[in-house]
Amino acid sequence: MVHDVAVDAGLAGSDGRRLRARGHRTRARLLTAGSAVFAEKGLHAARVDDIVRAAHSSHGTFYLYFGSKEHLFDELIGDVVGEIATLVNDMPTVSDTVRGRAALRDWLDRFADLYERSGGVIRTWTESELSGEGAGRRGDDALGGLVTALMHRVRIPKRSGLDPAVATLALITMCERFHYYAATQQVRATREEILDTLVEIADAAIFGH
Amino acid sequence: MVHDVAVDAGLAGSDGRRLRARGHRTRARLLTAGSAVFAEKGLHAARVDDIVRAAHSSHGTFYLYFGSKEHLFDELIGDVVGEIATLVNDMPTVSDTVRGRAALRDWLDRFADLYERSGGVIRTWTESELSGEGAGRRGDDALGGLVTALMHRVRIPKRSGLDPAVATLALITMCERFHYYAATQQVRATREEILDTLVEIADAAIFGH
Amino acid sequence: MVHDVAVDAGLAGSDGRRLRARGHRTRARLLTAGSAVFAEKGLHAARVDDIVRAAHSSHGTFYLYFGSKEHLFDELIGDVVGEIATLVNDMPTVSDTVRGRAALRDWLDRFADLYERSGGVIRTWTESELSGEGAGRRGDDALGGLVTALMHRVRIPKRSGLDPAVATLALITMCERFHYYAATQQVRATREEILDTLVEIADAAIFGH
Amino acid sequence: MVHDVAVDAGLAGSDGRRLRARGHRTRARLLTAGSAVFAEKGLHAARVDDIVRAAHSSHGTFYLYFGSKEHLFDELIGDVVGEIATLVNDMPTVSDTVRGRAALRDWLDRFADLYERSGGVIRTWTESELSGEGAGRRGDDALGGLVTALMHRVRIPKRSGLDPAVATLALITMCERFHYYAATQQVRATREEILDTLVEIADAAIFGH
DNA sequence: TATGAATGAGATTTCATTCAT
DNA sequence: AATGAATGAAATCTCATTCAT
Repeated sequence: MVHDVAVDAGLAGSDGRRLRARGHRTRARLLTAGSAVFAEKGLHAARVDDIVRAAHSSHGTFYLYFGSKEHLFDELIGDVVGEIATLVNDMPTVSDTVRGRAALRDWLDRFADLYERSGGVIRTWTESELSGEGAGRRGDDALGGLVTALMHRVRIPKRSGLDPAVATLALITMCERFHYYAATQQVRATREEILDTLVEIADAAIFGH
Repeated sequence: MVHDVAVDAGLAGSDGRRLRARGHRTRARLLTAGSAVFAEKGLHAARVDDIVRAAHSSHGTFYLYFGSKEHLFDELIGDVVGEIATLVNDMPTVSDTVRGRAALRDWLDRFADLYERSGGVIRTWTESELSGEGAGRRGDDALGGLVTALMHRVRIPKRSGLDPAVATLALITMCERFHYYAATQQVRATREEILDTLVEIADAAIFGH
Repeated sequence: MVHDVAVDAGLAGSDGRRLRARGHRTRARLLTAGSAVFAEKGLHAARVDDIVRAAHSSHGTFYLYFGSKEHLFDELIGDVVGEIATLVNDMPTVSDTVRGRAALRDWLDRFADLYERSGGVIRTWTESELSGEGAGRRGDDALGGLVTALMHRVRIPKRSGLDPAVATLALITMCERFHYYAATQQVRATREEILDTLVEIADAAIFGH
Repeated sequence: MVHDVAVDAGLAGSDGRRLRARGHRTRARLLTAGSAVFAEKGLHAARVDDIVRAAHSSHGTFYLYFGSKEHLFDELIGDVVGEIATLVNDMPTVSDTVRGRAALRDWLDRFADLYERSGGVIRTWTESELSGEGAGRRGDDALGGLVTALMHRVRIPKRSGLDPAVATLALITMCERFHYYAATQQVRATREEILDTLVEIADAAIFGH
């Protein structure tokens, strides 16, 4: 009796049917290809044709797994949102100690990892928020959650005129955009340089060093 | 040759002049409408039809004044780039004094003005950089110029591991994104709160207060 | 001042804008072509391409006036439904006299006219009822109205087991199908022969002559 | 040569026979499913996917038994045509007696049975005649045969202007459409009511009662 | 014998741009 | 100077049929 491990993997096609091993591979190939094409061209300029060519597949097959370009994109976003949620969950309490700074640096390192892996999708997503359609909404929620979580973990000293929420957003924002410019080659900096700068600035901004 | 003022609009004269004035008004209306539509939908999702409807004009008229959708966009970008250039030119030397801080705050205020007026175009432009098409290039140049100018004017104290260019970029970036989130209503903050926070953080980051 | 009579004709394109004379002509051409193509091939087999070719137009133009093939079809149905309603309204009271028979014959003549003009659409519509989608519903209403109106106007003598509603439907049905077979050339009969037979049968069935 | 019963299903043997039996069952399931789907959606709108899903089978299996969607349909039609032929053969000579009326009623009862069983296919077939494709032709032949057979068996009294062929067609037509409206629920009537009405009308029309 | 995966031809639909008035 | 109409290239999407297991 053959034991086909792939039969019960759980993922489904666009019409909800179960997939076998080969189907899962094709589906994954399309997701990977979509990620790359979106990163390169953005949501609107990306053509289904680009994606299927990159995945060595066909139009018919694409619509076997995804109802539309936007559906595939939604799924990519969903994955990233999940990863961000995990990251937020793992955010350390940043205190004004050597250990606190080290924890912050480690966390920023993981943020950098995430950005390296999924930066393309994140940038496309940021872009797509402009048109204010479906996908964008989940983005805002994820961002809101990030800010809230950070606010609770980073103890910003009460100083005149510095609203904790606003200051936190400023820091995250700097962090995200920073990686953005690095990823799009608009600024040349090594991972080490980026982390050093971010920790230093955050440290100075928060604790006034 | 009959001088038909209604057809031969290029000639001077009181009637001809009125028509030329009408042309300018139409053109301006299209630019304004384009700015609004691009801000709302982004470069790709914006339809020529949206623009002409917003301008209470027509397709035919649109192509009377602009060679293409991108041409209109380019012109909008051009204006913004000019304004940014002026702003950079007026960047004060930021020193660690009360007067220095006040100058920085004034300058950030003008930046906020610009963003309020042209934020839509700036955001669209940022987006369009992704697809790496014509328009985006001018954007990079403007950004590069901004960074360079700032670097020469902000005296960042030499401290371990803090590359002046990188740190400056981080600050500008924070500044831009900050206004971005405010403009897209993702964070609610008054102009005063934003300025206070930015000055405070920049001050702390640069001078370690 | 030019008096452009066509400007205010009232009909609109698919996005609701007013049309000028030329637009109306194109729209009408598409409707006529659609009517012919549907009659020949049926709703599903008819291609938008067939319609625009028959109308000497283009795909783009088609979608300028109709949101989809089904929208155009709906409009055709709407017209026919209107004509049927008028016909039903004009149905004479059929009594067992020479005058009553003559009135019935006249009315059946008008029915024949309508079928000659719009038989293609009616047949396609009958077909499309199978799939039970949007358009079909209006059809049932029109049919129901026809039956009701006739029932009130044809005085079927109360005889054992002859439900007036059922008998009326049987007669209409015969009438419609009859023209159907004549129109699709499955039976060769002149207009006169058809009318004679229908009047005779109806007469016999209703009054027992 | 190895005799592998599981693969070489064409050979006889207990195992091979079981497999053959399975094949027949699958084929029958597809025919039943096809009949249901065609009845619901019509020939063009019916998807192979709908049929195989209804039959709890697969695309691959479908094409194992039928060369195309149309082939399956043809086979369904063929069965119905056979049944109609039998029915026509059994058509009694209708005379103006109690016995003649009873025979007509019995025959109409069998027609009703047939329509109940195969009405879906008959309606789809009627529809498909519109597009004038292969399958439709057989339909016309069957209809023609039906009319001819009836004409020879029903003695329509010669009265002025009533062509026997035309009158017969009118009656059959009424009969078919009648069941059609009943089957598609457009008119609510019991089997008894339908038969009573049809016999009564036919009787009146033919013999002038 | 059975199946899910894959395909591609062909259908629909969109929209920047040109045309005729 | 202005406009609505028209266009067609290019995009999205569907589905009957074939393929590989």
